[in-house]
Amino acid sequence: MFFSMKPTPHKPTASELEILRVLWTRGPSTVREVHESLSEKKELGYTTVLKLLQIMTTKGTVRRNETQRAHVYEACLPAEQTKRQLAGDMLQRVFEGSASQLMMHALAGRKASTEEIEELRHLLDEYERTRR
Amino acid sequence: MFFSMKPTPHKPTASELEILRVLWTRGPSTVREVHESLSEKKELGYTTVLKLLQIMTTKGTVRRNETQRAHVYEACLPAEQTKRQLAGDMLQRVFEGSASQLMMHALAGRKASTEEIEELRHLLDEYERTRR
DNA sequence: TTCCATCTACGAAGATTTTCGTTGACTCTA
DNA sequence: TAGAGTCAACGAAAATCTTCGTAGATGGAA
Repeated sequence: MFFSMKPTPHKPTASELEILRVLWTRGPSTVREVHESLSEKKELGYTTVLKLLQIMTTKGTVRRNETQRAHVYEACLPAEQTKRQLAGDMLQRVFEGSASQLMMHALAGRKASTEEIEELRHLLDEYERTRR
Repeated sequence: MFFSMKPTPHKPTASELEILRVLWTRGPSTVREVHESLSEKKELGYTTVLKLLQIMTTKGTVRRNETQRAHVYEACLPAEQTKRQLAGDMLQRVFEGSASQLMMHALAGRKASTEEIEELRHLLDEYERTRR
């Protein structure tokens, strides 16, 4: 019996993550669109973004539709999954798997609003309820 | 008026973090001690660890006591601070500052024990109480 | 004193990431 | 149909990270 080995999704680098975030919020986009979106935050050459997207394509992080002259890129994985991977990775690498440790340090030195605290409580209720 | 610009502490790389974790748990250690500790998990040359520690020294991540022939290294910052930095960094880069998002994704696809959920609740109480 | 084990320093190779210039193709328009 | 603008492809430089070999110094034992 053979199992189709699911290739571990590459952990995106810092720049790749920035691009992914654009794709997640904008949806499928051309290089130009991604570039313009990123340019609001920091200066970055057009071909830099192009190259990044090409690399991400070979890594399987994004896929592209080439039917138009300006190729349209989109993330292969849903934002949720990649975010979960990143959070889980840090959970292991830094906090030895302790979610409360992670939480504590994320909240430290930061004013979470009362609403956010409330939301976190709901989240815990929800989690506990759903879990079984 | 001059302000002493506190140099932003370097965000440790993956390997640097592994070394820091050893220093955090062992306390001040020689290269040999760090190397032996890391070797339990994965193969790694002695001089590799040495070099890493030397680099971390120039970066100001660790400092060393050279009074002994075998220099003794220790982390410059307390574990708490670096962990907070890492968690905060991810909070911004991945979750746009939303702690509940972070927690949700950290918990997803993972069985947190009932005790851990309890601990998280306490954490929130504590946080809310201390905050004002 | 001589030799062995241990230590630091240094250099450097290889891998990965980040950045961008140049080239050639395509498209629209005057 | 010629030129201006836009696009992907490619190569490559620069920066950073990871790894380790070698050389030379030092300390202790025989």
